[in-house]
Amino acid sequence: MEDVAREAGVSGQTVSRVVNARGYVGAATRERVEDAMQRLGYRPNSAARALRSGRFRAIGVIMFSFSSYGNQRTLDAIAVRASQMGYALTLIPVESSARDTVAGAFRRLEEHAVDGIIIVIEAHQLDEAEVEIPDGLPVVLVDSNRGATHPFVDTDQAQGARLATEHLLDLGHKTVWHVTGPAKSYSAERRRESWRQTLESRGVVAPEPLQGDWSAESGYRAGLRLRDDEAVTAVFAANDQMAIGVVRAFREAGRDIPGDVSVVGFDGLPDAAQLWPPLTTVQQHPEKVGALAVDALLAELDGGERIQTPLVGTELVVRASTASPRS
Amino acid sequence: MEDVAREAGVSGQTVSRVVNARGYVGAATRERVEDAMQRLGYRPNSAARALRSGRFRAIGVIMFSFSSYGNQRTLDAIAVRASQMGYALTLIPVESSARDTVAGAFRRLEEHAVDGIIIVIEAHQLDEAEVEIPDGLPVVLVDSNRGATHPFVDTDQAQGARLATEHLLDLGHKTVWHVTGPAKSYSAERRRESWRQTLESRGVVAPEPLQGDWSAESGYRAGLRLRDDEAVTAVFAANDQMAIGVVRAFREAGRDIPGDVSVVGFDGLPDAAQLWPPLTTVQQHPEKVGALAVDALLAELDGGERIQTPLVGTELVVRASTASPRS
DNA sequence: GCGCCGTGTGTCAACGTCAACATATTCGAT
DNA sequence: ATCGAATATGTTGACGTTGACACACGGCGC
Repeated sequence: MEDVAREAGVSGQTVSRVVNARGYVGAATRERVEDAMQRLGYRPNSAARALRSGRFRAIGVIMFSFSSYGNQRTLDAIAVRASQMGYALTLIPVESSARDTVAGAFRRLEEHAVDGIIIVIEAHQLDEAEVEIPDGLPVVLVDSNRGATHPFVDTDQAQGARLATEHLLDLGHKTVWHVTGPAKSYSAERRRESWRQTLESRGVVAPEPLQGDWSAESGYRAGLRLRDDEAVTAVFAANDQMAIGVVRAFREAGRDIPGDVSVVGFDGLPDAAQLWPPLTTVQQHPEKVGALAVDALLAELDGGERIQTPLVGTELVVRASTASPRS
Repeated sequence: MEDVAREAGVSGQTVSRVVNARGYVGAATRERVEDAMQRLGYRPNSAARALRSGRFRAIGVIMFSFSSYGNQRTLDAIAVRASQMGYALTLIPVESSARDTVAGAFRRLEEHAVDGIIIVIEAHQLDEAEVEIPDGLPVVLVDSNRGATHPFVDTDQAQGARLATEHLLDLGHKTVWHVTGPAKSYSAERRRESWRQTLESRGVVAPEPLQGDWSAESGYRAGLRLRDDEAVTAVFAANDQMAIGVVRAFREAGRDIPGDVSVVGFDGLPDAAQLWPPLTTVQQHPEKVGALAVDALLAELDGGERIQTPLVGTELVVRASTASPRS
């Protein structure tokens, strides 16, 4: 900066004013300074800035390593929005939900240079890790509301599950089986409860849900337990991956999809449309979730006021994996 | 820091020595200082550190937004390794390959606080964007070698494609069709050339490859063009997603996989094993690639010496989507 | 002609840390 | 007893930036 000032024949402070477009600077001076910056390839030093201002213009994201496709998309959206807003994005991976691993992530975070953080970890897993979120640091939660001690952004899981379940009932299926996500997942819980309520509100008895863990393999295992029961004609899997496994199980047993059994997923994986059969699914919008999370965090940072965003909606995408039951 | 020093009755310098475990500090003093740090919840200020040392202990990653699953996994691995090595990870998303978008990413990067960067963008796309990589900043390339002006880390694409092609030939297929990735992808090119060479080295004429773009949908379109040709009994898709689309196309036409046609993918998507049929694929190891990329970058940062890592190997995973042709 | 305001620019200090140097103490070897 | 090395701690200044303040100039109203 000093070099630029010398080159332009002004003081360092004036350079600073030009860079930040703050205060009064004569037009001619501004030009000379800008020229000098160009010539010398000047870039403001962010460390010094941060030191002076106490702001880093960076936000941290904490999420599990090997995360789901949806979370990856959310991360992506967060990165894009942060970048648009002139913020850098620091990623802090958490390798497992073990207590000290998560706590370690927070510790690392405190040393890192961020103004606020977005946590993309299930509430239940956070609770389990017994981490206290450091206060003084603005936090936005994604996919978890954790007692509303912090603003959160979330998908309307219940709406999606209802759409999926109603679709199957409307096709004429007597009831709908459900393959649920991991027990400690808040999202899984809400999808399951919404499925159950939708059935009950139609006066249908909900069968015992099958436990999965989001993985396609767990969907397959659930499918193995369902496929020999002729009464099963409609399955709602709590995510697309498990739906894939369910389809495999039925197909292996010679039961046709959707001829014998209809299957609905949840997520809207981009490849779901190209599966055989193309999968009916509930389309989520992780890109909206990510953008909203950044907006909510920046609102906390700048204004101090807390904005609570509405739940992000979902849509049912009907494809060839669902049909009316053979009568 | 001053508060800690006062609390422990020592100078700031001694606190610094305790924090960095550098120089001589008496055992009793160390303990007192550590106590004080604990009590006051002291965290070193990374901005001041960076300002003083000129090092940020952060690395930047430039990659395309909406990246492939493989790249996401690579990012994940980079994040984990960086975190292990005590480095923060700053993600700079690039929204499209438009010239100024990529250039903008680099500009943003220069203002960001990173010691080096890992570029996870195809060489061809980088070239197209005509970005010059700022010098003075250590760079490691992933999935692209770009004239070896920088260290790079890459998967042995050629080996993988050869494994896939040989597998199909060994099963007795007369020849192997190929659905290739986008024209400007270096990886796609190498997989295609390796496939061609493998066929030719066995004295088999390589059919015209079908153009895809990595998406499942493009695989489906390629499949549509192949499925009516009875001579087609073996297809090697340049990635798993396109393989999914190919399978769909054949299945729709009533041609069985693997009964009538064998299909091999490339990537090793975790769900490939649960597809119907489970997909034979070439397993990549993005986690190794990511870790090696960080190691190579840190080597440049610390030692200044350049390490060139060997190509990361792949393995063929044989599943139910491939079989010998009906004789 | 005087004081005041708006404009343009410079000086100084401080943000938190750590390298370099200075100082003080202890201990063993001569 | 003396010296030097090893150990232990303190003092100072600089990293690059910017907020606070000071200063200088011209124009306007009275």
